[in-house]
Amino acid sequence: MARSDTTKKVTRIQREKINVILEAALDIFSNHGFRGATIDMIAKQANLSKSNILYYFDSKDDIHSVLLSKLLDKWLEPLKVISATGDPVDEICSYVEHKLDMARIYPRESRLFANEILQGAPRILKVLSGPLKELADQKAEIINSWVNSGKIIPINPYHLIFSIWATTQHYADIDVQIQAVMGNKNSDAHFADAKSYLRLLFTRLLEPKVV
Amino acid sequence: MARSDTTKKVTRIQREKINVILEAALDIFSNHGFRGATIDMIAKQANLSKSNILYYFDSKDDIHSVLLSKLLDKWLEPLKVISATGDPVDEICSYVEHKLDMARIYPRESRLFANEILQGAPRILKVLSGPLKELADQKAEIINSWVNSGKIIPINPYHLIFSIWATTQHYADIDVQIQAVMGNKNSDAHFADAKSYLRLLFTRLLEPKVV
DNA sequence: GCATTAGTTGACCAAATGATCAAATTTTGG
DNA sequence: CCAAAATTTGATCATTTGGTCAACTAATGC
Repeated sequence: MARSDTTKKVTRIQREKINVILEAALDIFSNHGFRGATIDMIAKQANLSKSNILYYFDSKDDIHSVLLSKLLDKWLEPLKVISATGDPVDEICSYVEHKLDMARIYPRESRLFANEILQGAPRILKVLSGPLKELADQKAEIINSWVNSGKIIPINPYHLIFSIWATTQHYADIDVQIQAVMGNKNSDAHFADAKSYLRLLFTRLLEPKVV
Repeated sequence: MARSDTTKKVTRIQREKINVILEAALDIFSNHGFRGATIDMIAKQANLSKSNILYYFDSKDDIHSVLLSKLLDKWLEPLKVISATGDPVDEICSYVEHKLDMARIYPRESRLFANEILQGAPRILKVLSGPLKELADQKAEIINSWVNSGKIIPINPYHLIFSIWATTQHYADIDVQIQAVMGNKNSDAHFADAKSYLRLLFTRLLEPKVV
């Protein structure tokens, strides 16, 4: 970032404008992808001049990087919450619910993430194979311990995690597809339906006994 | 398309070059998205000059459109196969398997589709809300009839279809993420694991009795 | 109130990119 | 073999776009 990168103090205007720019950029990047977005589009969305944008950020890449790094923390958080001491099915289901909520509340972040992944994750590969992998490994171990104690059926924990990511992100990423196929029912209703569907899906998958 | 659009006969060279171009374009578009792809990149991949590409196609848009329309037929096909007369769980599971195979065999097409959907499906919205919706409605009716006759548990058929799309496409779209988290196990092995995991997932979901 | 710092802007630049075109070359059919 | 048709290409163009810069304005702190 151009301003506020070192130890210099951040003014009120800097704080405000940077937020406005990031907000606008999130709109644009999430809807058009990195290459499809232009600084002019972001400027228009933010009601600022292009030059002004480039006063606060060094480059288009810079804006995108800041958005991604802010996103990653938020994105990894729900997985962290899974605890070995809780009831397995409850833990998984509340993770699913948490993830689905994020898709509903943060669709732009979700699409930003999906776009990045689709392009081969050039900018966040390190995080994926570093912190995310560690976290996934750690949670996989917990899931395995549940399997071993017979609390849930035998299952590949990584594929379980993948299927949770896939199903929950789906609702944010491809809203168009859902609207096209299911009609223009209000979006919240879709999410409510999705929530109960997914709870059923993962409960029936995991429960050792009939549900 | 520039050539071969009306009733004029298609020469051997046209047939060959058009194929070469489409093949190269699929590589480029699927990896970079529409905006991220350039005609020069396609030309280089195809070992042709940019001008030559534009001799066979009117524009970059033109190439993309042709790819998308070729893709859509292929993409809708597996869903068509679901038959009301078969065993419900078998029918669904073989649909899942078919879809997963497509993600494995046609990852480029899969990413092309995902990219288009992520951008809001500007070029294929008509197909989504037309033929795809009709097909989905038709299959939803079959699933509902299975529910009503007690052959599978009560379930929202659209969400079932979505979760199949989501889980199977996942493996093609975000190969990077999977490689990052699961390590560099050979890709076919991942797909084999995925296949048995998904069969378990949807069997346990649907079966009225314990599995 | 005034000097210094921060913020804003429009003009401008260079590179990338989609597309055109006329000239040159190759292929085809008789 | 040759004329017509098809193909190929390099030069060129207009537009878009990321980014710079110097001039100008507004805010801040003493």
